[in-house]
Amino acid sequence: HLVMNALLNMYSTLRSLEDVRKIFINMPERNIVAWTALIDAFLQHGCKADALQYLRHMQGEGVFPDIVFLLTIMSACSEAATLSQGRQLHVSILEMGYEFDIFLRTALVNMYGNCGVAEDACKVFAQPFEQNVVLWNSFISLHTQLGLDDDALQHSNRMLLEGVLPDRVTFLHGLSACANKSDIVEGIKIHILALSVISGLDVMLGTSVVYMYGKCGHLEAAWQAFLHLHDRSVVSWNVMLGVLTQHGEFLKAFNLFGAMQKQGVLPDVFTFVHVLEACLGPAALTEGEHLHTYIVEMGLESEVAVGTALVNMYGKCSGIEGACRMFEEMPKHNVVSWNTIIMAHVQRGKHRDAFQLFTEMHSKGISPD
RNA sequence: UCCGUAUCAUUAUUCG
Repeated sequence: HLVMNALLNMYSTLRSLEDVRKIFINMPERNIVAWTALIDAFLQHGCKADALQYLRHMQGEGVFPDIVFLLTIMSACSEAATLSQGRQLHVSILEMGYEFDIFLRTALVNMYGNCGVAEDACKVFAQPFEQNVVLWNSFISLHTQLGLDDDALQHSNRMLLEGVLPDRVTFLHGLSACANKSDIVEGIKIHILALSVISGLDVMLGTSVVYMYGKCGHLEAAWQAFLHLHDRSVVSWNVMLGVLTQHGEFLKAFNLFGAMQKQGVLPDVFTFVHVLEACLGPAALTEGEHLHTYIVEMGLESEVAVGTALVNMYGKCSGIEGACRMFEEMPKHNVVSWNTIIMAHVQRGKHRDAFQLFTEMHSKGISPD
């Protein structure tokens, strides 16, 4: 069993889901660890529906869950449609007497938060059991996700008052709350506190600092923070690019894009969206077309956000025909890409075409927002 | 009783 389970786990990170399933099916006896590994493999690949299917399968075979299994499957319940499953898991937890387990309580807070029932998440959090920084972090992020940035900051302060030491994740949430509400005063406080608590900010934290200063409108501070980063991930570059374009520094954005490539950092979806945003008008058409080829070479042209940014770019640089051609080339659409092409027509006074596109969107089963 | 466990930074559309 041990060997088979270990094998299963290895394959789940290295090989395809098909291989994992084959190994699982060929196992002579499947214990709870094997089931956990199988479901975890599907979750790693983002197949939450399949994971929940296997949960039913397992229940059908009379295998009983344990703590680790419950933790694993709980992350499959992350949207409103899965709330009832999540509640059932909560019942199982209570039945098995696991309600004091802090890992499970953290998972429950996340599950209820992601399913859109913050009230229930708060109830779990408020239980007078053991608390630690991870549980607090989950509770805090529940609020930032809902845009309740003031509450998030208040709760972090309450956590400090209760003597729980913040960690890097606490600071990540704090900085992002400050970024969202453009609170530079609180942001600087958190930046300084992080520097004193954590020896050497890691890439994520450093990047969050850049983001916070940028969102608060402090371009120079963001730039300095970016320059002082010891390591830069692709996200770090993307954040700085976004800050520059948001401040209208399009030339600097292009230069940074060049510097990024010189460093050998591979651009991703976010990178292209930002750089395309820097293509302001007809003068940037050549640059935009160049980016388009690059995007195709990297196989990113099927990403909706990239396609939408391209539609926008062609609209600004070459006119409505180019935008329409790009829109039609896109394999997938969502409400934002439709909005983009509709507004491109409205802004040029082509109201009839805009309305026709609107009804076309409706006929494709996409509801307006 | 050995294998599996919780929180984690950046995107696109609007004289909105």
